[in-house]
Amino acid sequence: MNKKTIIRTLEKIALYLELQGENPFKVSAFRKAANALETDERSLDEIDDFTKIKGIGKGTGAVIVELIQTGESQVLKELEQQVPKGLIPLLKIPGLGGKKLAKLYQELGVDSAESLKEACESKKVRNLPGFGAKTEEKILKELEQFGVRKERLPIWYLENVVKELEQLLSSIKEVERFSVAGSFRRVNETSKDLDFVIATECPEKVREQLLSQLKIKEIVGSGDTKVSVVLDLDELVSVDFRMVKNVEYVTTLHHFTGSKDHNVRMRQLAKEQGKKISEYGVEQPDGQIVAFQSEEEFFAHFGLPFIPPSVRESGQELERLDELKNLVTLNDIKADLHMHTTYSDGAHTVHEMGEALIQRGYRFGVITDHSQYLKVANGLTPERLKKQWEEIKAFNQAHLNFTLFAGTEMDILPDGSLDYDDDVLKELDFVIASIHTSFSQPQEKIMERLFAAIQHPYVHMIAHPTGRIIAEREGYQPDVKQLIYWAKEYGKILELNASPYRLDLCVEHLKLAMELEVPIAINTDAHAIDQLAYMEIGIKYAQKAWLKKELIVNTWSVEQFEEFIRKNK
DNA sequence: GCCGTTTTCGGCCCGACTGTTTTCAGTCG
Repeated sequence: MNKKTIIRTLEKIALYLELQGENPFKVSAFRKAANALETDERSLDEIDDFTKIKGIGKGTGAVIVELIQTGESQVLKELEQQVPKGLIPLLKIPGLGGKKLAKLYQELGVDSAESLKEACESKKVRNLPGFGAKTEEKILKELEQFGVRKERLPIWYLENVVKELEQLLSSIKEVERFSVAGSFRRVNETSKDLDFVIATECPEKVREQLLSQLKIKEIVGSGDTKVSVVLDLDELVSVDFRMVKNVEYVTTLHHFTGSKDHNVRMRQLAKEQGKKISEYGVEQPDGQIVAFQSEEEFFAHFGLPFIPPSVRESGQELERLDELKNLVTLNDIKADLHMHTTYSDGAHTVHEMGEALIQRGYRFGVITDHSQYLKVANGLTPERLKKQWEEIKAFNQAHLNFTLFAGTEMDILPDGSLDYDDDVLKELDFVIASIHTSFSQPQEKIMERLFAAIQHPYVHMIAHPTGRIIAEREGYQPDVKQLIYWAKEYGKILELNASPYRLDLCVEHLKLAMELEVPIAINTDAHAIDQLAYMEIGIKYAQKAWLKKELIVNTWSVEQFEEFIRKNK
């Protein structure tokens, strides 16, 4: 019985209890227990008394112990007998929660999407207390979409939607300020919908503009404070716009940025101080409402430093305040170590990329075009590589306060050999090795290839170690833990590829790398100048793993970096 | 079901919205 299975079982019990219409606090107790177990960094074997973990008590602790000892839970078994499985997916239908589904099941025998549809079509639902004709129609409409619409959209897709919406909001003169909120602002890999918070004194005008200018599939709701729509783009995207007065903006933004658990923790803290947080401000013990100009001020009001959205997750972040100052910010970044030019499949020249790095205020950078094997990307032969070195040299001579290093993103070939000979590699300042082909090899073979690269004296870094594309492909599924141990053993860098398509390594693996103090490079893998801006996403993502600055290679000084690449030759 | 350095009982974050209702329950974020 592994930890994940136990966590899932506790969550399942919560679902079933919800479907029984149980006391919501009891339901959430099981969710909290699951969450507490997940947040605890220890493995199952290392925990001797589960009830010592906050959130796990006698009841949930007993379930956990029973699961470990017998592999089963009597509580869950009984629930499964009382409540049909088919009800669980129905909880996803908006408007249907545990109580209503329990009623539908008990009164009408609804136990699946099909039977729910039947009950609605025969107009039995509208006669139940608490239901009506409108609810019935809404359920029917939702059932059509059921299982069709994508549950969650990836960050790389939403990124562009957000940019467009930001442009639109900037153009509306009644909008005083605005920000995206929700899980997108927290840099989650995928989000269910987008949330925007808008400060305005004329919500009706803003609403009018939004409704007239957006490409809308459906208006879900449209009130004074909230416009809720489904946009008809390449995908169907749900977006909520919350309109508030300027004085309420900061607390509303904080509220809708979440996460839910973070908000709960903040409100508990406020309560301990005799205050009350709501979307509209912070109520003081004397009843006065305090507003804020910025989130920094808001946190300071509770004696807290600014907590970046990216780490507002479990609420645990409030126990890690000392570590906040170790989190990387854009100001700490002095370099980008992975990018492409027109030599391979990039859009801009060596010179243009170099200039763009200087524009961003960096101190150094590495040009890393593809190697010869990758023909589709116009990979460089040793001869073309040498020609590129001349350009890099010329660039450096013209820019004395900036250093461009000559690198490569060299393919690790399917047979485990490397794409350049040692006599080419030793001439390069910085060698990235990565896999772009034969993803479907067995893990053993993949690991052989990665090992060949990571133990090679001229290789400095492994790029996008798993090859995943978020919500598109899984990548080649290496044993990442093993890879991290190798990086430690051979003193190599692992990449956090900052492209929103990749974000590779993922948070979980970054945490492990940090424990072992493996250096991480946050790189954009830019194929054009504007993609150098992926650094912002990479940084926020690194924060989610609580990566310390010192371990992040591109916060190092150029001297530190030079020492590292020399050492590895 | 969980929790407690005022508490072993009575709270559990808070407010808006919706659709159902004549004052509110359920759902949602």
